[in-house]
Amino acid sequence: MGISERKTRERDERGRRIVVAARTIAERDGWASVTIRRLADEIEYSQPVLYSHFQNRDEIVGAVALEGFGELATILRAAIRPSSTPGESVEDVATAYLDFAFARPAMYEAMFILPTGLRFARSDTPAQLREGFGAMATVIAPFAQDVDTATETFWAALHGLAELERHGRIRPAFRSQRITLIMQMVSGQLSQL
Amino acid sequence: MGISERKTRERDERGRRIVVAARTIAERDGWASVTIRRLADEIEYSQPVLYSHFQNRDEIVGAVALEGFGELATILRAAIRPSSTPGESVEDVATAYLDFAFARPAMYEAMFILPTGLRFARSDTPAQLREGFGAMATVIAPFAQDVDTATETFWAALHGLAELERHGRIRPAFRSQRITLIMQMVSGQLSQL
DNA sequence: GTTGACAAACTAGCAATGCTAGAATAAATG
DNA sequence: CATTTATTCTAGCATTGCTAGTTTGTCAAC
Repeated sequence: MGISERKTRERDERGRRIVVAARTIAERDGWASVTIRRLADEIEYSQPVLYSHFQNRDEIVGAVALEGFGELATILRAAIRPSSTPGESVEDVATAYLDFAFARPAMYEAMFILPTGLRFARSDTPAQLREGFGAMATVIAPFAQDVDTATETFWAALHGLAELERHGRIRPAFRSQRITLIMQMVSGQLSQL
Repeated sequence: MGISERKTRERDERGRRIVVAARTIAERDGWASVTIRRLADEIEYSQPVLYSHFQNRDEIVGAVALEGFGELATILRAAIRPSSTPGESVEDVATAYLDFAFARPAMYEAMFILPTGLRFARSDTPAQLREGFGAMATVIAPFAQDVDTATETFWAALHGLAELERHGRIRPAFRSQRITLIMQMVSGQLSQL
């Protein structure tokens, strides 16, 4: 009987619509506007229905964030061109990372700022959460002995650049200079800026 | 007549008590527990009184954050010992910065994550907001052509390390190795880790 | 077909939040 | 003492996340 299959399919579809609505509203009006009531309105069901899909609001943010990690990983991988030198690749990945952060501030917020209930560095950690790290590790590897630690540090630098600029604490006009600095630092040359 | 002086003095004192209470509660129970009602309870006045001191809750967070910037600046300056080499100074400041972030997570959150209404890079920017940057610039200067940009990048790296570790996305056990990496990067040597 | 069990969805409401209008009180002024 | 002005409070609004309890729909057993 395909009835129960249809039902779970429809149910999954409804879950998807919740996540899509959350993302859409967040990107247009900010996460503060993503309320359970508004999401319920959007999917045309009552509020308690949302709690049969997600334990709480944070889990909805987490579902959006998970999408974001997948997309970021794809973008970072696409930024690595085989024809580039190792140094250029570092710069390209760094630029792609920051472009992502500034083009999708709400998504970046979900991924790195808001509580999401996502579990990192665990056995049940979803693949999306590891892939972005993997892409960064790929371009860092040629310059590092301890690739994991070096990638963590590279990632931290990018995250810090994104956050400080997003909060208006460093000068937007000097973004590319800062990326150059990071690239030169990673590739072990003295800053010539 | 010293009466009005006494009144403004008492009023300022009450304002101070609000900020102290906010900080105390935040450090003990987190910022979510810092509610207007709880603060009103703490200072033994009704809620509307708080709004004669601060426009809204964010401004209270901002007042605590401002204290934090002052203290961070002091700590960073104290970390610079005249007897150290330039490279050691970079490492010492980096370590002091991260120690601050992890020892006072609520304070760090107020300074860098929560909305505060604080204005950076403006003519009316309070001195506290500039001093921490100044301390970092001091130790970066020997290694940089463009000191401001290099300091921004250094700061971003530290901020990213603090945030990613605070959120459990990088391994706490490798903190000192990451600091070493940053120090070596700033001082322009190849990573030997 | 009717009935009864089960699942799905809804209505209504709780407790908490930031914030504010308007009343009450205290203090200063004539 | 009367009046105006400044303080402070009471009470309440609108919004939030979340949930208890009820209604509605579905489907199998008789």
